[in-house]
Amino acid sequence: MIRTRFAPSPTGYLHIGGVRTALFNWLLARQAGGQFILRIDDTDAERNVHEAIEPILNGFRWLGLDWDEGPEVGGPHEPYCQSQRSDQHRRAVDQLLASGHAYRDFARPEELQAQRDTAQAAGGSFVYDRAWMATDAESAARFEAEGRAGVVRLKMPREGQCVIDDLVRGEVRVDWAGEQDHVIQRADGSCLYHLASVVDDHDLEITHVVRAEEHLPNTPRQIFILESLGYQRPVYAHLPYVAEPGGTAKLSKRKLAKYLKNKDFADLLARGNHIASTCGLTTDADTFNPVIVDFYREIGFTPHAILNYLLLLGWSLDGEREKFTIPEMIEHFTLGRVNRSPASFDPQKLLSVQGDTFAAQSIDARVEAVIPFASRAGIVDQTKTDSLDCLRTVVAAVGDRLKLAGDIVDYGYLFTDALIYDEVAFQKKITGDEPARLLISKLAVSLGSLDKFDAATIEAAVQSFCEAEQVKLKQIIHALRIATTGVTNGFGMFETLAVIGQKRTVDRIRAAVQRSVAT
RNA sequence: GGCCCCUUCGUCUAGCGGUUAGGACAUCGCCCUUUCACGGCGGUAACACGGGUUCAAGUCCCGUAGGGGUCACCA
Repeated sequence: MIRTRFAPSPTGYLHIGGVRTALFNWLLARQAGGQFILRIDDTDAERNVHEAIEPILNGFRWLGLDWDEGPEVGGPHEPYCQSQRSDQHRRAVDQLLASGHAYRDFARPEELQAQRDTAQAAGGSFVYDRAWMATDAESAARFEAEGRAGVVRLKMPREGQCVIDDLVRGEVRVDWAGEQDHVIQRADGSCLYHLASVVDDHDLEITHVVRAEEHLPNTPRQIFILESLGYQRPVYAHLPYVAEPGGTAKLSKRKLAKYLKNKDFADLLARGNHIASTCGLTTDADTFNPVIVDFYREIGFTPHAILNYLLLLGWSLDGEREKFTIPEMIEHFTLGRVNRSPASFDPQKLLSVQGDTFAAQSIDARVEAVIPFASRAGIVDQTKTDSLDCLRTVVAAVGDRLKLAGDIVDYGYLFTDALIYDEVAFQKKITGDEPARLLISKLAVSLGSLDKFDAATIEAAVQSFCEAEQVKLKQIIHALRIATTGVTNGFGMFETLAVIGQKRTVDRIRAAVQRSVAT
């Protein structure tokens, strides 16, 4: 039975790299009929935890990564917040103290820091001489009399090696001598991460610890703790981190300014901002960031596309196959095929996967996804069925030009008459092209007299108009498109006009012609 | 600086001793076309370097270089 976990600290946001770690854990649990557990690592939290975990849980729900045990769903190992498990942590510390694997220490932080700095300056690694270690109750009392506060430190081995068997890295060996006597409990009795993490993993019966590689250096001390406590080792797998776009450093939420220098990343954010502003979304500067999953939800990405893209970041089945449904991911995923090197986050590939994923969905599914955006952008009235029918027609006609739900905001011209003209194109194709201008003006009259206004009828009418005028379609169609939509590109012209409607088409052509003459 | 990890096209990757080093995204060209997108066809583009081992090395070993992670009374 496999039990995996993802243990975020309550930061208020879900990092895209964290999602990948969670996905791999989730996949592992799901394929083996095991459990995926969510635990909140909030031992150091001073903020409102509920407020800070809610965005994370929302992210998981949106992505469809369900958890078998954890916040809100509960489970047999409650509680699932580290801060509420301090009794267990303290008991473990007492046990370590009793067995001699830990000791009470009275060094002041600044004293140790000074030693560390000296050691580093000398080019060696710091080894605490345990000068303030309390060997008995007497020495402890003496240190306390000096006004020192006692913490509990690990009494790490100083010879031999720690051998870690890692499912993605193989065997990793580390000399114990290089390890520090880490503090596991503060003077006020509260416990630190490594101790808490090991105890909780044990209590929650976690069998596989799958986490990002920045935890690899932490592993020896955690192994020391768990073996001292008599626990069985879990299986370890350290995943490479997700690297920044076009770089090799770890992707970080805080380096947004730097990533903006990457064109693809900047374009992605710009696209998001465009959608957000058109929809009147208030974007939280803290989370409206492509490093954070909220960003993708906000602008209409498809959860499955995020998952599929992340799956491919550091893992491959055979180097050929790239599209996976969730059941297929569950079926095929193995830690053995996870890469060892960091994979850089590529906004273009993400967008490509998103586009493919969205296009593969049914019209109904796409309409459903688009409604909130169209509604907020004021281009459709959710309460009116004819408005929704129209939206459906548009979504069908737009086809794969819609890469993500939020892209619908670019088709506002179909619904609102306040066109935003592409001035350069308007100047060239209408103002600067007198024959075309006269022709579309004349065409407006014929279009206005049609009995029906569907795409086929419009096309026939325009074709015969061209024949009668002895011009080619391409001589007028650009002017026609700009006059009626304001922009130079879109889906089929005749379908576009059909959606816009007869009266509005005629009015828009006249308005554009007038506008060009006036300017 | 110590310790640890990593290194195949620009990016994600396939490759587990013998390949014209494959695929995808991106990019470039052509075709399709009323625009854009899609689609089709084709092109450019990679084994970090140096030593070994071997008949044979992207694949194994050892170095070097480069990149990265981590060194808290954070998680």
